[in-house]
Amino acid sequence: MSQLDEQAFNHIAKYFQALAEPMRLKILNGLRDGEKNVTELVEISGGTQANVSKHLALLRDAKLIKRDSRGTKAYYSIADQCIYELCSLVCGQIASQMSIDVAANAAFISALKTN
Amino acid sequence: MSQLDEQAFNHIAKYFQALAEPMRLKILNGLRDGEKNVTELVEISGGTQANVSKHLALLRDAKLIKRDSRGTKAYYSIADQCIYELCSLVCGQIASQMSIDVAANAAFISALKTN
DNA sequence: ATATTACATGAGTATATAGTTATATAGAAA
DNA sequence: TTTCTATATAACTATATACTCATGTAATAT
Repeated sequence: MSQLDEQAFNHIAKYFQALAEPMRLKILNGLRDGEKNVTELVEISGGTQANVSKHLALLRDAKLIKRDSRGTKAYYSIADQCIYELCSLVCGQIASQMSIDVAANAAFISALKTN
Repeated sequence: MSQLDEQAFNHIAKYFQALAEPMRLKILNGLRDGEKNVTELVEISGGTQANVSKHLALLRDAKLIKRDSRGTKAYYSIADQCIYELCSLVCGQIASQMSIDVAANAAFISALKTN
């Protein structure tokens, strides 16, 4: 396994790691319909301000979101639209795995799908 | 945020978590061309037998791979082909983000792409 | 029966990270 | 300037998890 491959695997793992947290998925889902400031994301996610700020910093570091500071507020938005395609794939997979009533999840899952 | 949504986010996060580890990505990459037993995966990944076994158990728990025990050997194979599609998406994204020479990674990245 | 091969797993350690609390900083308003 | 609002961050705690080492278990071979 070459050094280059090692680095590539590390990068890919770090990318998935950013998506591997329910609170961060909530935040990303909250950004689906456009930019939002931190206070709005705190309300949407139900987390504390400090915790949401930290997750936003992590997501920004992973280049999944971008920050636009206007006045005293910080507006975050999706930097990488393929996030939703990833989630859509995973949702489809999970839905087909789970033996629960898929129809019950239809609204949510279709909301997570980009196309 | 409904209880159903909470569960869904947890599921999706857990799925990504399974992919968020370089050693597991190596193992999954090693399974790209078909089933392999543990010893083979140990060689391919460069990990210890104990550690590879544990990662295999985790991947199986996440339903990404399946196990077929034949004689004294355990053959693992991909249970969820969409893994590679996920990796392909992430690879493309990372490649376009990184300011490194993409051509240098071409072989690896194309190897990770399903189509 | 004993040994060997292949794999799984428990115990223990080290590290990473999610969350909380308190505080810092920066812009806007009074 | 002082105050208020919005956000970021440091310090800390708790938990999860990656890894190693040792051992357990099961199938095969001698």
